[in-house]
Amino acid sequence: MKKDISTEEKILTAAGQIFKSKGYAGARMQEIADKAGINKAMLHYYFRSKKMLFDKIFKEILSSFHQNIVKILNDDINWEKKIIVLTERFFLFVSKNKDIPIFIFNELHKNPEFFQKQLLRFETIRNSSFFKELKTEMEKGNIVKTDPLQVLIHIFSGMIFPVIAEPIISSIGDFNNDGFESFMYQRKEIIPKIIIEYLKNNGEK
Amino acid sequence: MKKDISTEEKILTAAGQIFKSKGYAGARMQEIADKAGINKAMLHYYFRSKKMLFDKIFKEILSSFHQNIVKILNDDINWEKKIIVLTERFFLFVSKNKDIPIFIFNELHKNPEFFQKQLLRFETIRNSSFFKELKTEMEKGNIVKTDPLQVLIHIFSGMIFPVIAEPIISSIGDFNNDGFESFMYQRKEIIPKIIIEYLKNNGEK
DNA sequence: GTCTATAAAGCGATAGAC
DNA sequence: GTCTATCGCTTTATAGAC
Repeated sequence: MKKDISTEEKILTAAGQIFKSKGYAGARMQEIADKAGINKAMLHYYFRSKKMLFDKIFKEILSSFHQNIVKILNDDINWEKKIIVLTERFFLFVSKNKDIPIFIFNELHKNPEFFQKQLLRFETIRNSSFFKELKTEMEKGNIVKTDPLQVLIHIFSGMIFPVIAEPIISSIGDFNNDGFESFMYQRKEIIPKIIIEYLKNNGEK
Repeated sequence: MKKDISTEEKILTAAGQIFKSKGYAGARMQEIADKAGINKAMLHYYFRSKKMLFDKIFKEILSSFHQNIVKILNDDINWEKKIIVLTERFFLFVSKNKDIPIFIFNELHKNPEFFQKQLLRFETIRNSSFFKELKTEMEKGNIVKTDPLQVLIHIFSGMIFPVIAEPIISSIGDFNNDGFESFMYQRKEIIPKIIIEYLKNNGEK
């Protein structure tokens, strides 16, 4: 139990920033040390190697990302409200963590074996109350029959993708910073509306 | 005009594969040379430096990506059919080029200045017949009033995001390769349906 | 144009003093 | 725990023979 910000914490904070902006391959131990206000030797003293330092950070980020999702999916509210809340949470998350999604997906893409090591229990998502409730409603014929995972990915993609593609979207839209912000704010309203409207439309099936 | 596959082409092909799978920072000139079946010195003879080789490839990939989009957006078919065709094309594109989206977005994220150098004319997207037709329909009150760019991003995100997030989606869904393929095939049908349904719903506004 | 050999710099990691 | 100095390997890039 240390009172001040410990060296270990300073390293983790600095390394997190560098890894997120440069990726594993592009990050430099020297740069992390500089940002943490210490020297390279300390990085190895605390974490042995670049790889082990990265693994620790990546695991933390992925795990907290995962836990956030599971928590919301199990909230005790009905599916319709949950879609709205889920979108809202993702909006807040990506607004504050613009570089986390691309970081996670990129590192997983370039280093698939990272994934197995994380031992994330993704069946917790499949078994969430959100998935169960959607399935029940589908069986009752109250909403369109579809894979609940498709619904979840509609929300994910709708809110996460734009942050990944921000440079291109801002170019197409000729946005400044505020322009993109308001673009995202609009999406936060549109996405749940579209999905709920689709699910409720029973005229076709 | 050379008849056989020139050394330059062999280098570009090999470098494209390596850069797409490892990224700029993670790619090694030695690995590119090996894959091209030549030695490192030739890489520098033809392209001077790693950076210049990368720039050439990145520019080509981004430009062809851009041109494909513009072409479809200006196809002479009505907006509704165009949404379906656009989704279909993206489906085919990402099926064959799973690593291109993450590559583009990641490199743009880590090196924003690349973007300015490309001098891509994105107003060609804003000025496409697709955007114009959507605006006309909105003014006529035939479809819901929204930013046409939002509509385009619905399609982009709906079809491109899942490929970027494949490892996570496959984990959640407990998919093997075929499982993910069929997940994408479903999306190809769902996405345009959802969007068109939403746009046609005039009951609310 | 293509190769081998090597320079030159970068970088992760360690030794050892304090 | 923290520092400086340095090792040893990797990697980009070049020189020069053919």
